Amino acid sequence: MAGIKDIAKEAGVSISTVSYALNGSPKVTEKTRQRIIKIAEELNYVPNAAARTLKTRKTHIIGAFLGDYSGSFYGELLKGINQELADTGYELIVCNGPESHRLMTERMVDGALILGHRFTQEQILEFADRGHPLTMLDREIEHPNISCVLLDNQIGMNQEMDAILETNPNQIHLVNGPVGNHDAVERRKVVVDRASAAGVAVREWNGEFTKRSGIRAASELLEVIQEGDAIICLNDDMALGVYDVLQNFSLRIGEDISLVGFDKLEITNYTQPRIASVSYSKPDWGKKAARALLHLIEAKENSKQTIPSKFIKDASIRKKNNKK
Amino acid sequence: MAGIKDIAKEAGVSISTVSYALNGSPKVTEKTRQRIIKIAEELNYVPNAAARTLKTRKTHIIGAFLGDYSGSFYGELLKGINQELADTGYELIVCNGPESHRLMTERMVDGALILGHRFTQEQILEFADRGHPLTMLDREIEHPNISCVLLDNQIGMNQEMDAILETNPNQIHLVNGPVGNHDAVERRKVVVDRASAAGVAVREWNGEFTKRSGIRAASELLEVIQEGDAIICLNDDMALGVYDVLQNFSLRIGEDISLVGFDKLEITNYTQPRIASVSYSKPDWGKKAARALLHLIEAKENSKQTIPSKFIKDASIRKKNNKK
DNA sequence: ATTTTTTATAGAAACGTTTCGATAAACCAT
DNA sequence: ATGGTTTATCGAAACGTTTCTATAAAAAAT
Repeated sequence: MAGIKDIAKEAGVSISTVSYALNGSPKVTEKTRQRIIKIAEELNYVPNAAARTLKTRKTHIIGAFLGDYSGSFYGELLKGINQELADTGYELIVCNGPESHRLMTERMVDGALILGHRFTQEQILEFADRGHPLTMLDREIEHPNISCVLLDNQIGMNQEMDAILETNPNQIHLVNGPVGNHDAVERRKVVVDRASAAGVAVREWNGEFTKRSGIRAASELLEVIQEGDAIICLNDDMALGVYDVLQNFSLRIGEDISLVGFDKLEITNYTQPRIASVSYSKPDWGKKAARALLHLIEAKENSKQTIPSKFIKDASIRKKNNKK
Repeated sequence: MAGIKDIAKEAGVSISTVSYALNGSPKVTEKTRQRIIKIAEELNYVPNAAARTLKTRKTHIIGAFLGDYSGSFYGELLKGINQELADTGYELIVCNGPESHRLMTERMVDGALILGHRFTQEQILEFADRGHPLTMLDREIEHPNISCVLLDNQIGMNQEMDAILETNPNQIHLVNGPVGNHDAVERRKVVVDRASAAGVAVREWNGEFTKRSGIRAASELLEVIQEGDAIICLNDDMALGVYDVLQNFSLRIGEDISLVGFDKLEITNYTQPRIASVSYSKPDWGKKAARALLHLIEAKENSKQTIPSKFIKDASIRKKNNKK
């Protein structure tokens, strides 16, 4: 493993000169720089990241701490992040191991994007207090080292409620997300407020944003659901679970009852009928989040933004109910 | 940022004693260890990874270098890898940026799992030559620093061909994968050999393992396909593209023609009819690959293994064709 | 021709650990 | 009590860079 020292010896110069040359400093003359670069290549030199980081305190790596990698969801988000990071000199790594906070605390990343990772509020604040720049995608936190780029659930969810209420549902079955989850809270609020304003009863069921929890909710909900009801799942994974269970049931989605989700996963276009859902641009989200983080790292200025959402109507919503 | 030095001063001992204490060396007495640990906690001490790595030449990080993160495919694989890595002291990071080879060459990872990343053969060999332990999931390479855990495409693909040939197809349309891709080559060989043995003509179409390329292939293929033909896509993403195109076409999948894929993605259970495909355990694949890599890192012994595959029959295969 | 300024390079310290070899204190057998 | 072992701790070097300060040589000014 050739180091800067070997290059220096080979070139007959000091190690500092080699360092300057390789880093493009104007302190070294162009002729010697070229000579040094050539020798470095011949020796197959690659800098030692650990040594450099030790001195400069920069890794030029940013970490995306995600809850899991499931679904096409994260793929699109990461695509946006990577796009934004291209040619910035920063490299992205995705972390979701149970011990991944080590990557943060031991300063292996210059900053982090956090979405759905099971960090507690205290951990996050501790990271920020220790001086790590963070961009949150899944909750709002006030801190000079934290920026937030959150989804604006209101717009899309209100449109979804417009569509649901227009069918005059008897009752709404609401399948909730994890307690305390920012998006779940926002989405639920719209459902509850709008339903109460329209005088429609809401019956709530526990959910965790997973397909499995959707299946569980559906099997309980089946006992009491009636023709003319609507099922609102706060995300598509759960809606998919409900869809699966409803396949072997007398009431038909889109005819007898309505089913809607949130996220507009690709798979909702393959169900029969397609599941109406709320869409938003995942790549844009990733891009904005990455940009916010870079700004935080380099200009030390935090910010707060939102990503718009939009309801996509589809056949899983039944025709107007002429009740009574 | 408190360091080992601050702890030493606070405890009135030398820095070497602190280091020994924190690393659980038996050289330091239990009483002082406890005292030092307590002080470390009070000072909120976190080790500096860069400094440690510089000295020990170990990062205790392993990298998964993937082509992209799309689909549920990678999610399940990574779950298996993370499971295997739990409690080993190694942490996983996922890398797919365009410049991610820096993470490897600059020794930010102790080893790497490679699947579908756009590294060239030369790059991989260079990594291995430089002493980086690698486990390949997508091609076979002989090298003391490389282990391979490859998918055994033969089993499942042969079963799939059994099912297809049983229907007596007029002609087979084969939608290929990327040229040179290990899995594509293996799968194609089975199709071509079995078809030729059965005296069935095979017509081949270009594909890239993406849905988009499946759509492209389908739109060309539509011009010539006839009732009684079978379409074999070498993966499910492409089969899904073909499925989409065929939705607005006169010949019906599972009735007039057959369509099969490979990978058994969840979404194939939502198409109408479900797409028959070849399944294999992605978590197992991840686990075995991770274990092989750890073994390579710690025992410096490489290995070669395969993961079995299995055909899952479904309604996208038409009934027997009583031709002639 | 001498002094001053600029330029190119060298030397050395520092980053925060780990770990080897040295030393002093404590223990043990005689 | 004495010498030999073991044990607990310390000091210093090393890992491979970056970067500050010093210095010698070259260029510019007088």
